[in-house]
Amino acid sequence: MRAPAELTEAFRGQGLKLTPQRKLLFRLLHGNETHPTAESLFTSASQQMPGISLRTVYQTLNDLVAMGELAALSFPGGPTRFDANVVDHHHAHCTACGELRDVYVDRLDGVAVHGLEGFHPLTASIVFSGLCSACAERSAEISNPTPKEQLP
Amino acid sequence: MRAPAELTEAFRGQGLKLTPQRKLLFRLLHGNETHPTAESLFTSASQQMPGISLRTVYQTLNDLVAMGELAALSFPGGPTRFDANVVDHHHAHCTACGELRDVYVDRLDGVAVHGLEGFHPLTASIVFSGLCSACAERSAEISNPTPKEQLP
DNA sequence: CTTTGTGCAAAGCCTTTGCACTCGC
DNA sequence: GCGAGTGCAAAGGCTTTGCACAAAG
Repeated sequence: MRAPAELTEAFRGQGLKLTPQRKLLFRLLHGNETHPTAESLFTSASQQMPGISLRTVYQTLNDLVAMGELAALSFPGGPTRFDANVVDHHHAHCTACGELRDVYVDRLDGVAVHGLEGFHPLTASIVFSGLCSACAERSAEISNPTPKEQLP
Repeated sequence: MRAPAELTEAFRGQGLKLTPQRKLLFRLLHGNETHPTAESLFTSASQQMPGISLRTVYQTLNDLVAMGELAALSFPGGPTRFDANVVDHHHAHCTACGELRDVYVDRLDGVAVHGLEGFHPLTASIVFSGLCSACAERSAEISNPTPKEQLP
């Protein structure tokens, strides 16, 4: 996502209006790597601007997605996550706590696929699913409890 | 997903019961490559077994997902798609009509990533987003109409 | 006979929408 | 002033859940 000042231009160019609510959301999203949900952005925004409505948050997010400034990511059983980083990158999703982090591909030498015949791909995205370090530790503890927790 | 007969065993092993409704769903899913939704499976099932309830469909699908016999895929703004193919493969998703097809990686060498430090990946999945052949043709027609459709 | 599955309907979560008022342009 | 944006609340898809009865093991 571009900086708030540039987005102002882009919005005006589309005939969209620039309101304090939208400017606030631009600021909350710019450089945000937490992959927030609409709800969590609403909570943050409400602290700085009590009275802002969830509708405004959804509408602004959808406008940004339509303009290609923001990416929407979806996982089974959870709300849509928004990603202000639209440069080429991928994700690692913790299936236990939902944490979502960015993964970058530095080098990719040779990939051969089949099944794409006739399809016109625009983007390719890789999602690693597994456990983040915190959740992996917690699950190791459950399967291998420390000695004093073990049964005799 | 394994064949209906094997699933019967697997279900019994987990203390789950084998009902005609579940057997029907096993048959509808086995070898199904259309990536159906819960709703579309409910529709198919209803034709062969009028009175089957949507609840039963959801419960059976969730049981299969929990047993690793079925995969759940999710895309922004649409219902969960189920995939009876759990061998290692990937997907191409048409953003216009929602078609989802399987893609297989035949060869992959020399991939280097960063951002995965400390993460414990279990699976990696690639999703190609773009237009299927039908939607690509339709969109080409709109931007480059055939001569007789052009304005003078 | 106990435990799980089923059908129905109601509730839940996430997201969108209708209406009237406000405000950027 | 016009049209888009906003707040509120209500409705909309998709999915889950409480209840009572039926059926599998």
